[in-house]
Amino acid sequence: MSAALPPASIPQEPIDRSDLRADLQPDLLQLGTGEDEPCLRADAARNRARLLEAAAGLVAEHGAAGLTMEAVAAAASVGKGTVFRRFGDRTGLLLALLDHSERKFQAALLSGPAPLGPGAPPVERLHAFGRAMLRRLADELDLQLAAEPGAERRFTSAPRRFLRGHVILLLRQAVPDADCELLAHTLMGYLDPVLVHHLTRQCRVPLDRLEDGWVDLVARVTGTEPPAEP
Amino acid sequence: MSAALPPASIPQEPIDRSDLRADLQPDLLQLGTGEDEPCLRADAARNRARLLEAAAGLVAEHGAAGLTMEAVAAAASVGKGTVFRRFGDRTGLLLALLDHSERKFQAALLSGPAPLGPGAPPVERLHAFGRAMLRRLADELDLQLAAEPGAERRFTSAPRRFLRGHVILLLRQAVPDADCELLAHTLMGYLDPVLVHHLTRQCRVPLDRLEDGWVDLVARVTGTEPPAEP
DNA sequence: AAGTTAAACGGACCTTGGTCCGGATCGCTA
DNA sequence: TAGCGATCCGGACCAAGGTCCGTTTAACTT
Repeated sequence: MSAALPPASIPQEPIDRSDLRADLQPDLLQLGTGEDEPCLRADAARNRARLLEAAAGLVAEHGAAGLTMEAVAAAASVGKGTVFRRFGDRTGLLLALLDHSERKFQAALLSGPAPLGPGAPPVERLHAFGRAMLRRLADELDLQLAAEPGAERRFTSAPRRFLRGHVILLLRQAVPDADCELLAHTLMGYLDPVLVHHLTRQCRVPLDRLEDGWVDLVARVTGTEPPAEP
Repeated sequence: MSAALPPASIPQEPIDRSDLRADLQPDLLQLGTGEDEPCLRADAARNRARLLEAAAGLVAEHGAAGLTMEAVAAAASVGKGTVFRRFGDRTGLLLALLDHSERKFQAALLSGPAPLGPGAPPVERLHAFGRAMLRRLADELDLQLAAEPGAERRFTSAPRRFLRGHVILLLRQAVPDADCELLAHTLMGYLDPVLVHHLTRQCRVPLDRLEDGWVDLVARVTGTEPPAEP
C-alpha cells in the first residue's frame, strides 16, 4: 500500500553519558538492572531515598507542578546541590519518581500477557499498547506532565526511547515496507502527555474518544480494518 | 474505511484573553488585521519597533537560542518591564519575530496558488501543505525552536491553531466520517518543530525522507494511493 | 493652554533552576 | 586503627524569566 521506502533505521544520536551519573540513565533500555544503583556510597544511597520520599510527599501535598527543588532539598534536610548531583535536573527527579510505574509497564510489554505482551499479532498489540498508554497517562497525568523534559530531550529520554522502540518493532512486523521509524514517531505523538492533557483537561474530550481515535489511527496507518466495537 | 465516528468538533478551550494585550493574539485566526496594532500609543509603537529591531539583531548575532530578555531591553534602550508588557513573555517576542513569515504562509494557504492554496483536491493540498511546512521549518528552525511555547501553550498558540484548523478543514473533505480533529493533531505532530529538529539535526535524517514520510502518512491516513514519485 | 486620565515606562525585586568548590565522609588498606 | 584517596555534601552564588508599583507622558477635553 505504500511506496517501498527503504526501512533504513534512523541512527540514534549517540547520547553522551560521560557527564551523567549512572543513575540518570539507569540503562538505555532499562533491561537487566534488577534494582537501582549498582554501587552508591552508603550516605549517597540514604540521601537518595530520603529525597525520593520527600519529593513524593511534597507532590502529594502540593501537586507535581508546584514541586521546587529547594523544597525537596529542605524537606529531606539536604543541600540543594545534593538533589541536582543525584538527579541531574528537575526532570530527572520527576522521572525517578515515575520509575516504578515505568518499569511495571515495560515489564508488561516485554513479558506480560497478550495482547499487551508477546503472543498476539502486531496490530492487535498496537491497539492494546495505545489503550494502555492512554489509561496510564490519564492516571499520573500530573506527574507525567511535570516530568515533561525540555524541548531538547523530548525524544531522547530513556522511557520515551524504549516505548518508541517497542512501537517500531511492532510496526516492522505489521507494515514491513514502510518507514517504521517515522511512523512510530507519528504514533507516539498521539500519546504525548502534553497532547493528552490538552485534549482531556483543556478540551474536555472523553478518554473513550481518544481510545477510539487511537484504534482508528492504527487501523489507518497499518491499512487494516478497525476491529469491531464491543 | 473507518468506524463511523461522530465528527463532533472538539470544543476549543475558550482562551481568556482578558489579561493579554491585543497585541499578543492579534487575531485568533490572524485574518483581516491589515497591519499590526489597531491602536498603540505613539511611544509604545516606537518602542515596539525598536524592540523587534533589537531582537532581530541579537538573534542574527548570537542565535535565537541565546536571546535574553534583558539583552533585548538593553539593546533597545528600554526597561525590561516594557519588553514583557509588550510581548507577554519570551515566546511572545519570538513569535512576533516570526510573524511576517507566518502571515505570508497563511496567505499562501488561504489565497495562494494551488495546490497549497485553494483549487486542488484536499488530499493533494495536504501533501503540498506538509512539504511546504517541512521546508519552512528547515529554514527558520532555530527561531521556530526558540519560539516553542512551554507545555501549556503548545497547542493553543495562535499560529498552531490556525494551521491545525487548516488541516481539519482539508481532512473533513478528504475523510468526512473520521474524527478529523484527532487526525489533525496526529498530522500536526509530525510537523512539530521539535521533532523535525530532533530528526534532521540530531539524527541526521535528510529532509527528503521526512517529506516522503509525510506523503506516505497522508496517504495512509486518508486511505488513498500515494502519488507516483518523480 | 492647562487639566485630566488612562496608558506606558523602568528598573528594583522575586523566584527558581542550575553551578561550583572548599570541606566533610566513607570505605578501603596497611 | 591510622591513613588516604575518591566520593559526596552543602549552601553561597549565578542567570534569566517574570512581576510590581511609583513615576512619566501621550492624547484627549474644555
